[in-house]
Amino acid sequence: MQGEHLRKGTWLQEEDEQLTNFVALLGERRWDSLAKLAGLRRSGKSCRLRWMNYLRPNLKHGPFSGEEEKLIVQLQQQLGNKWAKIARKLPGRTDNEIKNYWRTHLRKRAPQVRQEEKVCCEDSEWETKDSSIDTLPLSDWELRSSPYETRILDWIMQNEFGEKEVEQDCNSTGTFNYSPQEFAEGCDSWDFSGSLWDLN
DNA sequence: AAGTGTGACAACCGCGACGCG
DNA sequence: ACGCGTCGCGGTTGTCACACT
Repeated sequence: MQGEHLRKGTWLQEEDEQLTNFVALLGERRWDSLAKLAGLRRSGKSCRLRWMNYLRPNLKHGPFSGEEEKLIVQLQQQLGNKWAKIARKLPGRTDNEIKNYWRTHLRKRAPQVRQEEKVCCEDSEWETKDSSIDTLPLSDWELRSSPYETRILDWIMQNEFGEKEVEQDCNSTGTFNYSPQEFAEGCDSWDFSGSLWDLN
């Protein structure tokens, strides 16, 4: 796939469906190869970003709650612009989403939010959380949010989930270069041996 | 109504880290 | 040790919608 043929810009619904199906089939890995096998004219990076920030299951897309807002301000103050780390403390939120939210909503308001927080949380748990964030044990979410743990867990879950979705989506769209079933059936003819597709 | 400014969000880019042969 | 492919992260840009003049 040559660079000049790669699509950029907003993702189409068909592309989302195609990506979702192939991630369900192959897992969150080898994005460049996945993009090619899925027939997506996108870079692997672009596919990964789209999946991580928009298509991944269990993502929240609504507005941030007051508690989330406070936590972002608190963590930003403590960790700096370590958005990935901050995102692991906020279930269902992505680093990109938090980063954007910070830039557009909180950066200017941060001192105010911190002040409000100080007042309203003097007798609450926030104070103690603040000083112990780095030492908190990994929550279930945090564990799942780690890129490495996520891969393992999602691979396990997606084998079953993926099959259902694949069948349903394939019947509803006719735009794939390969349907996932066709792809799966054709897997025998692909050389998946070696490190490229090994799970370990 | 038309032009301009601004906010919000999606997506891209560059770079460093890591694993593997 | 080195090169290559891949991934993750943080900064930046592009685009769209809406408000304002």
